[in-house]
Amino acid sequence: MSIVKKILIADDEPDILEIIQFNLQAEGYEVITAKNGDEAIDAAKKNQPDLIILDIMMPGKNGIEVCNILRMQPAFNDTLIVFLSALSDEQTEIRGLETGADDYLTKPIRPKILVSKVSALFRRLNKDKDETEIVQLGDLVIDREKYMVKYKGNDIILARKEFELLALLASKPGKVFLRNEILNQVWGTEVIVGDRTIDVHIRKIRQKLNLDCITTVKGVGYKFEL
Amino acid sequence: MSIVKKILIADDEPDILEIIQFNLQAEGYEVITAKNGDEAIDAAKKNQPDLIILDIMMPGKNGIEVCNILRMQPAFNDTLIVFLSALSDEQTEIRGLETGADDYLTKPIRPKILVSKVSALFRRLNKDKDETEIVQLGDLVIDREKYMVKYKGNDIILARKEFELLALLASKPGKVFLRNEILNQVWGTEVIVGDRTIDVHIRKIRQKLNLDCITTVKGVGYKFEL
DNA sequence: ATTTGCGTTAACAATTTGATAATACACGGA
DNA sequence: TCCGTGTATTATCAAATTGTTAACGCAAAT
Repeated sequence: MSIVKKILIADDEPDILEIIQFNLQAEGYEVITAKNGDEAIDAAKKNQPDLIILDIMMPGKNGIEVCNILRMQPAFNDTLIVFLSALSDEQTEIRGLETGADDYLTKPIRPKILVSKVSALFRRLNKDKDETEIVQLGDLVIDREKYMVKYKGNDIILARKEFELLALLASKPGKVFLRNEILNQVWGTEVIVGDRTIDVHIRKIRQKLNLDCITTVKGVGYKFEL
Repeated sequence: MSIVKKILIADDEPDILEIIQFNLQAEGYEVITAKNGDEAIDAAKKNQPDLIILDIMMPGKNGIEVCNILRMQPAFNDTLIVFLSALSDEQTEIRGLETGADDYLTKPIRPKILVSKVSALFRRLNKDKDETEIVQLGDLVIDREKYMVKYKGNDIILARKEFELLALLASKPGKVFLRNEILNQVWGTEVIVGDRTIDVHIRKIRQKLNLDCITTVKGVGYKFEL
């Protein structure tokens, strides 16, 4: 999931669409809109949004149908889906939740509530992702699962040792890692390598990142700082 | 997280407590109750529930305070917290969500809504992949049921292992699958095959798809990316 | 009985990575 | 300033890892 969250809104009322779009964009989200269920499905497949807000009552496919269709595809397993409806009808709400929605909003829209709910949902999603070990530090993203480093949106290819070394240092920004600590964590206790080896890898990281984020502490070790 | 989910309910009104307890137990959840904020904290630490339902208005510590206290502890990072309140006051709701709650329920309690929301929350929390049949990723369609892959509308015939390997990689686009993961998922733990086997299958997939979508991460594994 | 295709492995080529040595540089203290 | 200590840089080579091709055994289909 990128840093800027993508949100798809599907509603047949242009006013509603605009209100929601305005409020979410004001919070820094990227917003895509759709005017009916079929458009929503197309847009979802095309854009892979992080969150989809579906009006239940729409011409053509209604929100619940759209949700069912999307939830059948693994690509949308991790996509948040929220329903939106004028009905405060209990039955509909239940049907929505059982379909696999993550939340439910009733009209009239109260923008602050909407924004709060959206950020609460993302907060939870981010916690799930934390287990998969993603570190984000300013413009730098270190993703252990994807084994990738991004700086200002650009992918940076690091070799294994380089990646592990960077990941270690970045795991506790500011902490000075002694050379011994680094050897144990990255190389293990079995292997024995010379001191210069660390320097060389540090250098390669600095070079590839082209970013002054690893500080040498002479006679002690290295630390990561933005 | 165990299979039977533990839910802690904290409310100072015994009636409410009982209604909720009854309905959740009927759904197969294990329910613990607390009569005030302090009891809730004790019970939470002791039982490590999967979900905590907190009444906001309680004698002693109120629900928001309890939430704050728990959220400060890493042990409760993954615990779902839902607020419960008679207030349909917008401000309170926002405060609750910003505190780190995952949802918000208003009294009067409607048991079916409650149960639905709870299961919706757990559904999201469970990363259990309900492997569905059809995946669409850009121009690539993977149909598990038909054991078929389509690229830009053209059918591509993959052998079983090839298909399963591709399906695995595509199930989490971007994730790097270690060679061991691949062996376990595609070949199982029983069979033992050589290292080159994976390479060869990867190569065949690349060849048949004629699409640069599988990236080698040297010393680590492979990942799928469009 | 023969053909066909799959899964596997062996053998070798190609590539990438990691470690080291040699050398240059920076900095503080005598 | 000159020296000693510790780090940076570069080039080089060995080792690890993967890519590629061909061949073999086997089972299902013909």
